[in-house]
Amino acid sequence: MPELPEVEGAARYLNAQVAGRTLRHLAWLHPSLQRAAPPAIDTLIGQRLVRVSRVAKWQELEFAGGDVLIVHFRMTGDWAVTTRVQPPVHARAHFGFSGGVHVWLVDPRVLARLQLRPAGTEPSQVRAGPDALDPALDAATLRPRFAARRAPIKQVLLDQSVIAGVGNIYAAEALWHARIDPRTPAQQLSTARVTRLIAGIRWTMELALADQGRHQYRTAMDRLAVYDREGDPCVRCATPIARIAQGQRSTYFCRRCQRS
DNA sequence: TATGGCCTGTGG
DNA sequence: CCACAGGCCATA
Repeated sequence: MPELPEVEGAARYLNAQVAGRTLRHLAWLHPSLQRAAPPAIDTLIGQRLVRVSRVAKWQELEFAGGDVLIVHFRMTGDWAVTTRVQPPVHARAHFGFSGGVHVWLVDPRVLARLQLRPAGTEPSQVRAGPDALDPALDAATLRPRFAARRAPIKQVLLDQSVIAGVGNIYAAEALWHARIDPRTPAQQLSTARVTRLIAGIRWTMELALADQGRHQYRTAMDRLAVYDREGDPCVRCATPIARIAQGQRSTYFCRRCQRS
């Protein structure tokens, strides 16, 4: 599920449901997480959760004692908040909070990662590029970051050190909006096209963010223009959507109205 | 740049 | 059975 909008939605959801409550119980429900999780995490028990925020595709759960639990959902992570003690399907970690509120890390593939940043520790230098939703992001910021990159723009967009938050689905969607061929070498993009690309990224992210009300969990796939739509007519020009592999990942695009 | 690994689930 | 999955890292 998680690219920037889903992670942002998850963080807001957790913040709204759980901030202000005190952590009472903590349990890993899968052996892989026991291996991957920090050993000193019991220090969090008894601490009040102050806030949940997003940094790139990470979430930071800040506790009153200054400890920060950092969570990355990877491919299939999500939060479920319940008042029942029954774990949902694929629950991999359990956080019991005051007031009988239970938070579950739900993650079928168990790829999510958690780490503890103890109080007083400096944030490790995340080599994340500018956030895709940063209002200050413009071509003057982004184009130089493309300058040395001969790789296709689609793959460069997935590099979190270039721009943070874009994933496989929204990279394709943004390029479709910007009418840019995903195979175009990143360094070839003019300032004008980078500006269009940023507009496409914003459009895509904002649309997905608007779906993040937690009535249904996930972003509505039927609102996507190209992703997973191989063979469907392009909604702009009716050309069948193509699917290619780039860097071992699927890219969907319109061969007619997306140009190099 | 490509490959494999992490893990499990789903759909053809 | 196989291919593939909204991420990312380590390795040749």
